[in-house]
Order: sequence, then C-alpha cells, then structure tokens
Amino acid sequence: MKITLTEENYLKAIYHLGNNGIDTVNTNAIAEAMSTKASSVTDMIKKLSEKDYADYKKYQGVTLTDDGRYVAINIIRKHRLWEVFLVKKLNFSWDEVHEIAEELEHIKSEKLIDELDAFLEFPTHDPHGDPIPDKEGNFTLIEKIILAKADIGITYKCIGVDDTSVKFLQYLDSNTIGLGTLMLVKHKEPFDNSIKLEIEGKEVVVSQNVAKNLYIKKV
Amino acid sequence: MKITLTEENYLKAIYHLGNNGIDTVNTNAIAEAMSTKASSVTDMIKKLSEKDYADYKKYQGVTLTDDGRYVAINIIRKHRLWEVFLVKKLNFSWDEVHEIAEELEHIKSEKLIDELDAFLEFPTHDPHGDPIPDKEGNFTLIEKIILAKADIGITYKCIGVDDTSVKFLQYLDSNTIGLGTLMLVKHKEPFDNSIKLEIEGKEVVVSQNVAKNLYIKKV
DNA sequence: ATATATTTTTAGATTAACCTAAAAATATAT
DNA sequence: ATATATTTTTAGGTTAATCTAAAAATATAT
Repeated sequence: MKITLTEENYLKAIYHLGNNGIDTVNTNAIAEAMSTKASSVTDMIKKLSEKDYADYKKYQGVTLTDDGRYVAINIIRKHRLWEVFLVKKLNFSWDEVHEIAEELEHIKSEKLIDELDAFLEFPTHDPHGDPIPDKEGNFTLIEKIILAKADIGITYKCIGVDDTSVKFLQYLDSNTIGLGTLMLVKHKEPFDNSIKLEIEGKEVVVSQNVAKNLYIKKV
Repeated sequence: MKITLTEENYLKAIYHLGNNGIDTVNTNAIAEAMSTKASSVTDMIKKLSEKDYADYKKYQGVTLTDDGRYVAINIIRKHRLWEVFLVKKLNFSWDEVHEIAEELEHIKSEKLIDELDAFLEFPTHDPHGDPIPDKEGNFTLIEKIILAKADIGITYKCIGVDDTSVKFLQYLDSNTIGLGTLMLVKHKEPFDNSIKLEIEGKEVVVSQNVAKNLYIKKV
C-alpha cells in the first residue's frame, strides 16, 4: 500500500524520539516534534497502526514495527546522503542543508539513492557526524560522549552535533568548531558549567548548553 | 502567497499545452494532461485565477499571466537541470529521468538550483534536446523541424524528441538513434510515410509515427 | 435556424490531514 | 485514597484536491 509524505514524516519522528525506533513514544512528544496537535497525532498513529508500520495500544504510546523502522531508516539514509551531496558537491555549509534535505528525502527512487551513494563514494557519515545507513538499513552508532562530560587536560576530536539548528551550527562556525576539530579541555567552570578549550592554539570558552550538544571522542 | 505542488503542476501543464504559455488552453485539454476530471480543472483554474497566476473567463479557457508563466518556466528549468544531473552524474539513461525529475522539480531552494546549474557547468539543453531556461527564465527555442518533413539525400542531426515516453526513447536506443546522431535520408515511402535512413553506414527504417516525434536540423 | 452534440460549470460528496473543545483515561500530590 | 492535574482520545468541523451527476453554455450539423 502506498505511503504518504506525512506518514513518512511521522515514522521518522517516532524513530528519532524512540531512541532509534526502539522505545515507546507518547502522543504529546510526537505532536511537539511534528508541530501539530495531539488529536492529529492520535489519528495518524491509528492509521500507521492499521498499515502495520506501528504498534499502538490506546493511552500507551506507540512503537515502530520492523516495517515502520525500515521505512524510517530509509528516509534517514536518503536525508543524510542528500546532505553530503549538498555540502560536498554544491558548496553548501552544514547549517544550510537540513531544510532542503527534508524535502529531498521523500523523492522515491531506489536507483536514484544507490547511484547517489556511489557518486558520493559511499560516505559513512553526514555533515553533522551522523552515520548513514546502508541499503539494508545497517549502520554503526558512534559512542556519543558529550563535551560536557570531558576530562580536563585531555584532547578530543569533535565527531558530531546533537542540535542541528542553523543558529547552533553558525555559532560553531564562528568559534572555529567543526567536525574533526581537535580541542584540549583546559578548565571546567563549576559555577556555570562552562568549559574553556584550546583550539588551534587559541582559547575558546563554550557554555554548558553548547557542551551538551557537541559529541567528542578521545584522540 | 504560498503555492502548492498541485498548483505548480497545473501551471506547468497549461504552459506546455498553450505553446510555451502563449495560447489559451481549454479545460478538457488540461484534464487530459493532468489525468483528472474537467470539474476538478475548473476548480483549480479559478484558484489560479484568484492568485493571479492565470486569466480566466468562464467557458473561454485559460491563459497564464506573467507570474504564472514565470512559475511554470522555473519548474521547467528545475526539471531539466535535474534531468541533466541524473544522466551526466548518476548514470541514468534518457528514458529513466522524466519520472524522477517530476518529483525533484518541486524542491524549493533557489540556491540549490543555482549551485546545481553551476555544478553541471550551465547546460543549455536537457537529455531530450529541450532548452534549459536560465535564472531569469530566458531560453532559445530550437527550430523544430520534424524528421517527417526531411528531404531525401540530405544529412541531418537529431536534436530532440517530442515524445519523451520510456517506450519511445528505448525504441530509439535500440535503433541507434540519440541526440546528435547523424542520419542521411535515403527514401520516403509514400504508402505509409515511413522513412529509410542511413545511420553510421547502416540502414534504419522508421515509421511515420517515429518520424513525427524526432526533431532534426541540417548539418 | 433549430436540433444535437460537446464542453464547461455547478452542486454536492469524499478523503487526508489538520483543527477545537469536551470526555475519558492515566498519573501525581497531598 | 481521593482529589487534582496531565495526557490522550473522541466527536465534530475545516481545507485542498478530488470525484459523480446534472445543468448551463457553446459548438456543430443538417
């Protein structure tokens, strides 16, 4: 049976909210994510349930079925491949690609995505550090340590962001932080949980809010 | 005011049916092109008229306004650029690209199209020989001589197709006819208006139907 | 020029996705 | 444990784009 664009977006939202399609997700959380009302969500959940994309028991929230998860992962694959295309081939910066990829991810052609994948030389991560699922839907989650949990005196590499909003990404740009950036943790301020970093010889102080949205790993 | 995907498709249809947005188009012709019913077309025409994309007088058919024509040309620009991308970069053949471009043409981002245009090195024609409008909507129509009107003993170059259906394009492929193919007209059969051609030293006979859908020019 | 045929429009329903407001179920707090 | 608060669902409406069937306008044919 045919799937609509809106159904695809709901499945994607449920997938993200439910910890990669594992946990049960509540109606209100979906409404918030989709910028819609809880009553609309209930309607849609019923429909997804009838189509066997989701399991739903009244008042108990919703989980994805294998089918639903597969659809969601496929959209995410498409989204992330298009983001790579926009950045690598069309000179977009990482803060400009999300919106456009939200549209491109719904283009329906398996060959298109396979060829795009090959054209981009099978990238494993998108411009924000998120893994790109392969054709079968497999991908490896990176171990997500946030900067807020970093230890003093250690050098880390930035490997991803949680918040992908334009504002946050532009903030990072203006503070010379991007994917792959190396940062030495100099000081953690107990008063406001801000962190003083050394990046390419220069000191950069980031707030707790920033530190909670940056993924890092030891180098 | 925001324009919907369906409105865009109607404008495109009216543009094509009306000889590049010049002539008046009837309701039934649009219904046929859009695979819908005349009553639905009437509704939509009214809406397009209210939004000043079209001029409409009851029972008299519809013409595009400057605004409507601009929207239509822009969609066509996007459609054709994406077709070039699919063929040149993603190894699609010319019979596979139309359907996918029908979806891609609705992606809304001016920067995306400008960057794509540059990435493709500002192509002037799509894989079927149709001209690609520039950012301002300007393009030069090729002089469309159909093969059916060719003269015996003259060599022509194939510069376009009218029918872009998968069947027709695959037929051309299997008869070694493509954009740029040189063909010497050997004989025109009065009985059924078929035409005998010489292509790369080999004889190829095409029906009247084919001859009416192939654009050529003298070399 | 009048009858017939065709085209186009109107009127009234339908579907998907949304909404508001009220009711029902579940969760929380004293 | 009962009252209160929150979450979720139901009931009933709205809008965009479609449909069918019937009415109105225009075109065609004798």
